[in-house]
Amino acid sequence: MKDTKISILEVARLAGVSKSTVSRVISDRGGSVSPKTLERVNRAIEQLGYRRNSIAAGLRTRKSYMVLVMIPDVANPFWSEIAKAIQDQLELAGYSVVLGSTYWSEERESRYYELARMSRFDGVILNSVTDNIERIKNLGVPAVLIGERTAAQNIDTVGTDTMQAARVGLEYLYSLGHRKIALATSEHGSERYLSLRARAHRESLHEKALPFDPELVFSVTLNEEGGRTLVHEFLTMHDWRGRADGLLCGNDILAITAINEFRKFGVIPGIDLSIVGMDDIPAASQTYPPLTTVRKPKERIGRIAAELLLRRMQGIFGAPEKHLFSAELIIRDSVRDKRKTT
Amino acid sequence: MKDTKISILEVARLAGVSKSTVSRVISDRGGSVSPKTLERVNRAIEQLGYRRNSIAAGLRTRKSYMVLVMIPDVANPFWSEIAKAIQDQLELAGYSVVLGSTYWSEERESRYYELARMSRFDGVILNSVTDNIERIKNLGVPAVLIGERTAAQNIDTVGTDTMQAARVGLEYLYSLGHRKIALATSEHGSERYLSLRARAHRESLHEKALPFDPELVFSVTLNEEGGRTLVHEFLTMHDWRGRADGLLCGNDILAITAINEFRKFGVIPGIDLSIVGMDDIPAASQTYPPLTTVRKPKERIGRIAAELLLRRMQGIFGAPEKHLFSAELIIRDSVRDKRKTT
DNA sequence: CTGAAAGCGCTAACAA
DNA sequence: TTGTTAGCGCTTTCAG
Repeated sequence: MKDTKISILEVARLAGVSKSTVSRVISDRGGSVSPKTLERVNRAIEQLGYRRNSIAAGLRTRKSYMVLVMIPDVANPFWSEIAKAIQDQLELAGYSVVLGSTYWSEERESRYYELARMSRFDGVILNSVTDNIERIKNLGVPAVLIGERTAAQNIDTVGTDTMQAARVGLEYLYSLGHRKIALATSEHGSERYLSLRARAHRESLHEKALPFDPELVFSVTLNEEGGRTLVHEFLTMHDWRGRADGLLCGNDILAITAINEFRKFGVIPGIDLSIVGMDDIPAASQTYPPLTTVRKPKERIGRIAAELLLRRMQGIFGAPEKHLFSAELIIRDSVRDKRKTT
Repeated sequence: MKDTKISILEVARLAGVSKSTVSRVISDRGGSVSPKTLERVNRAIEQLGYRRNSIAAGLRTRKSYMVLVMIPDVANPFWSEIAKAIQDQLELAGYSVVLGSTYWSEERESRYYELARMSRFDGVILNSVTDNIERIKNLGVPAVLIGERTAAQNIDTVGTDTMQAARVGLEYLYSLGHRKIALATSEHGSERYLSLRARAHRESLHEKALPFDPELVFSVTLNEEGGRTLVHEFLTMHDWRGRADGLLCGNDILAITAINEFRKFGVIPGIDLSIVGMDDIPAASQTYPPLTTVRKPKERIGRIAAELLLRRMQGIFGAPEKHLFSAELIIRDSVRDKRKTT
């Protein structure tokens, strides 16, 4: 019962029918076959231990029933939850999903773009740090972008309203009396993307007629390493205690790492410095103190992205869709109420 | 410059050469082509925006340069770190790796097994909860198993010595004076696998001539939900304070969740109950108190698995290899020294 | 160095 | 209901 290349030809021969007939029985698209032949063919298949080579089939049908989800970091629950939602939805429709994790590396992104371009996948859902719209269009298969790219005019996108999300956090800090609010966000991504959080920050300060201190904007990668860098830079900043009272982090990984890291240096989060995260991953409620953050609807983002892709893969085209969800403040304990006298 | 199916035929025509010649230039396997023709072909490719369809190529060459890594949970750093190490190694050799996360679901596993069986991948590295060796052998491509499966006689495996790992934790608890040690481990996986931790537990008790309390063995899924279930069951156990003084968890996710969960119910980890984890994921050092755990060499496991697969994919066969690494105790603060009088 | 022809394993018309 | 005949897009002998 070794797997020496048995193709439908062998099966056909053994069953005494033609290749087409075998094809009809193995491809579920219901070609009519008499019960008798069906029986014979199935027996032959069994006997030979035949396996359908769907890659060859795909060459004709141009379908692989496989979609690629390319995200920056599977280890970050924010992304893995989205991926899970996508997977749940797509599997329901008979697709298999595989993940490509780029770890914020452009080189890896290119690799996955290449992979996707080779028509191996029926569709792709991605978030790439390089804002290369051309590349996405060049994939040759339906693609849905996760996130918010103002540059991506002609591409389906689903994500969170970053400006709104940032403002929610900022407003909250302000409302509790913070006036010197720092921002930590990604150096990756398009300038446009970066500027969404940065812009919200600046606008927010402007509205409140607060001064803008450029040194209070930290540019770091949105992972643990970035969090450590952030804390290091923050604490080596001259007179930071006099200069900052709040910190909005670009994502929860950053915020959580920062909380733990600050504490190591004797800075008490939520007392000495208020911290607000973004995403609301499970670990956010387990920090000490628990992290106040801005929740993004991860499950929903994933589900909608999957549904959208599904429609595109079914050939339903039309104007590019833009789904932008708003984020919700989750109040926990990492922000101090500065209006109260201690 | 639309992507209307341009194949080598179009390119060949435009360049005024044959398909074969085009094939020679696009497949890097150095078929000799004169500089002049090369130039012409390349120009044609450029002009037409031609993209090589490697899926079609793979149909002939039987190579896809793509490998599947199938693991139970990408969101668990233990697995994502292994996956990352695999990816790093394999990409160096020109392969692309995609991830399949089964979330401990047998149905999903089947799905990925199917996918892999269709000869889309040149190889697969996996850890499956269903201990189906036949299935792995039936993949038709080289496969490396992550973990330890005594049943997997004929399959390459690389993993940690689970018995040894469990014993390290157990011994440590014992050495600090614990005598009523509970165990929380997976209900998934083969009986054999499950029993590795359980067996270590039992043997350990036996050696020490300690009584074995079957109610002190908790069977839960190795994720956060399992952690919550564990704590619930633990605390509803009759007279738990009199019955247990230590708890060894099957992985860190379980242990970390348990730490946080116990605290919610007023049980102080490291004081009221000692907890030891397994894996040593980054979050383990960030809990309160920091988790004492048994470190598994994740990067090494991934790297070795990748190297092994690589050799197999290069056609270097031979006796199945078994790599079993030992684990190392990482002492932090979740275990109380019961020998000291408080 | 280059081209013609024959597939890789399957599916899709079109006849029969 | 079934078989025949062409391909899908590429690689691979084998001649030239």
